[in-house]
Amino acid sequence: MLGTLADPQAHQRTQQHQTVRSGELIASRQQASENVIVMCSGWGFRHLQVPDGRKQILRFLLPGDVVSTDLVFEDHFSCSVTALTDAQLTRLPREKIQARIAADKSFLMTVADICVAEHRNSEEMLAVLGQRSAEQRIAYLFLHLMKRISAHNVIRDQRYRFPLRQQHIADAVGLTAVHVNRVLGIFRDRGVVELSDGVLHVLNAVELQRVGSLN
Amino acid sequence: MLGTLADPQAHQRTQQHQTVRSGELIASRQQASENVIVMCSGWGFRHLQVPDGRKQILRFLLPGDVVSTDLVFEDHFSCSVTALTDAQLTRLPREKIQARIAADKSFLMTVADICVAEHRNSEEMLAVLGQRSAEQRIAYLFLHLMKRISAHNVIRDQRYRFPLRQQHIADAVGLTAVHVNRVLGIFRDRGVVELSDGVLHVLNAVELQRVGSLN
DNA sequence: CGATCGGTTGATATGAATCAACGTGCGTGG
DNA sequence: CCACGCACGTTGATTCATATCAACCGATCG
Repeated sequence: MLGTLADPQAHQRTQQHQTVRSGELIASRQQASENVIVMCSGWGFRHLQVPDGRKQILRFLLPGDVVSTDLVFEDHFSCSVTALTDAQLTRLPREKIQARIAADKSFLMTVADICVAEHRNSEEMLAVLGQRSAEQRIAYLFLHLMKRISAHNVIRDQRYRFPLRQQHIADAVGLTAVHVNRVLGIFRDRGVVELSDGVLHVLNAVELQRVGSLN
Repeated sequence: MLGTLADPQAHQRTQQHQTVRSGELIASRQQASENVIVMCSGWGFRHLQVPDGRKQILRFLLPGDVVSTDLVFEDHFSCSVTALTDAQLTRLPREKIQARIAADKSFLMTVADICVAEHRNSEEMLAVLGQRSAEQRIAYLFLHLMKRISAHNVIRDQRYRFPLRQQHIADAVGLTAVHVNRVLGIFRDRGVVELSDGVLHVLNAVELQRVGSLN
């Protein structure tokens, strides 16, 4: 559904591709751009730097995701974006997107749905960061990403491709990497989930849901 | 700028007003509505309930603010809304707003700007909740609201009308009311800000900025 | 082969939560 | 008019969750 923004045929037509390596900065806050960028392959994340060198990861980006939805309406990035794995990007001129929005009401609704969904995700995450414990935060993040991964990939054997390092989890849920490590240890001991080697293996989905769900 | 969504003349034309009392629930999550609601007077807040009875305040609503921007594009509330003070609301049929969006490109941009600004606020708040200490969180909230209040009102003498209870601050920044109380005491002792009687009195704006700013 | 990165573990420190008690002002009902 | 309850703020004592500091390990890579 997110991928609808990108016209797949554009790949062949105009070679608007760009490759970035794992860890590379894709865009930085305040940077201007007249293109909307879409993740073609690989993962990335949006983040905000805070003064003391720490950072908050705002959203992980999966293949098909719009790197910065703000850029549909604004001409500069509101946050920085970094590649989590090696990745490929496509650029779509904002002008063309705006023209299509003006021409096609249903396309406007597609864009609006993406923005609304992202905003809702952010607001749920606010509740998670503001009100929930370390275990609950991490479980929530897992469930959230599992849902998004499942939308693209068939999941076999309760194993999810999951390229995050413990430090990324820490930066996303507002904990230290050391504490994330301990919580992952607890999950492993309790037989809830195991994360290793870039694979998230869900052993007890019910329990994970119980801990991490907001409902 | 936010008020532009509401046509001021609509007040006289059709009596679409509604009055709510302080503490009253304006809307609850999942509730359907074919109207977009705007705060005419008084304050409110959007919030998400979490299972254990706690809640996360997502955004305070000032006069002129759209109660739920989602409702421009969707037909149900994504969060609950409660009146913080006595307040008056106006309802605008979503159909009319959508029609005006379709007809008037600049109006679409106005709506988009509101949504983008709110999303950016949420993302900044994520960084605040994830990465910053109690003092920093509260200072950030004060600065954020001071900016929004200043957009509507002339501020004299560094005093801001500020109808929040300590519990509201706690629910917004993810702390307990007791701890908020202690931090406010520290701010008072240090001569940074004083909050009492519904008035926020800024004694040392520079220091407040230093503590609360994300930059 | 050494250096670096990611993960793991232990000891200790600290910020915020929790529990509890108390004061004060206010509205309401007797 | 008084008495009571209630909401809100305040303060102290204690506990608890998470951070911090530090050391170490194994794998990978140049």
